[in-house]
Amino acid sequence: MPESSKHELDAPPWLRVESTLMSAARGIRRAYDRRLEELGLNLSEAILLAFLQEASPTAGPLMQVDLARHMGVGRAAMGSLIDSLENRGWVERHPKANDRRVWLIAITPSGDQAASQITKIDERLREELRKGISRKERRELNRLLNRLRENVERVISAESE
Amino acid sequence: MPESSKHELDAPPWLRVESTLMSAARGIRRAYDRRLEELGLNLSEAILLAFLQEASPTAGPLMQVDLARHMGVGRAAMGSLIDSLENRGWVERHPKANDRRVWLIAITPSGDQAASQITKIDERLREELRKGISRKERRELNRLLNRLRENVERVISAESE
DNA sequence: TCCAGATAGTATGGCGCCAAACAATTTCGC
DNA sequence: GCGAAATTGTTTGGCGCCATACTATCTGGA
Repeated sequence: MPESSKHELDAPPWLRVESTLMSAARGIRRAYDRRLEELGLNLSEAILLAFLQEASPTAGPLMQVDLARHMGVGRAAMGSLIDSLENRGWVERHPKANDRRVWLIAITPSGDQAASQITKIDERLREELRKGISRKERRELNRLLNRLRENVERVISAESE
Repeated sequence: MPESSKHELDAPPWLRVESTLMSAARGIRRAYDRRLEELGLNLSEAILLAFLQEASPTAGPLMQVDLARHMGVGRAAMGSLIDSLENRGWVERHPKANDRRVWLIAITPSGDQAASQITKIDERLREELRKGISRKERRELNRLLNRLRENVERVISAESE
């Protein structure tokens, strides 16, 4: 086997997987940010609002720290994401009855409407992004990414002790 | 994460795959940045140096724009990555014979040494990150991410016309 | 009861990356 | 040949996110 194609069939070294992942992440953010520009949103804000629309009916309003954990961002970043959505009137901060430290984040009717527009934009874009990727592969991708995320989480929390 | 197992059998909507991917990317960067801190490097610089070590023997010195394309970053970002490696004496900019616009980037002996240390750090960390992910799955993950990256690339370049 | 520690959210400073504008140089059409 | 267009690399301004430190509040043990 020629040296050049040897790596093609091989399992790639991890650093190469991570390199590809970082690159894909940057590209996805750029692509979504452009499409979402008409709504005045970036990808993180859109993901958050879509999640709130999806989760609110069953889970009710959530604390900022829960949302941060769900999205894998810090509390400070989540705070400014919510600031931004709140300024547009798409979410509201409600005080919690027995704990004056926390805010409960609730999606508003106009936020719900915006989330539906996000879904439409997402549908159009993802149609182009999933070319050559089957439903089964998408599921597999999601599964592996989640496992990777769990491992990362474990490494990071083990390190900060 | 009890609520994600509910969707495990389902093919997740794309926005959720992307959300997971962005989160994994943030976590990976954080984990690597901490481990690489002892070398004074961040993940992007490490990936670039490792790539130069791997590619230089066969491809020779490369132009900045080629490196940028390979890593999926802009030309400006690549410029500052190279500045940083050059300041540490790990790469050198050489003029190209027939084109005075470009720099050819070559790894130095001490850069090669640093790249080997990067590889060691990567080996230790990836051992923890690949828990529960088989060799075959790793290859599959890399394949799907590459396809995703190609699709992203196509979308973005089609849009800027 | 009371105080030490934990926890939610905010403010601040820094870093990585992008987009756009720019300068230098090459390339291509006429 | 010559000028317009394209290409390489840099500069600048802005944004997203992190880490840290801080405030306010809750909780649990002596």
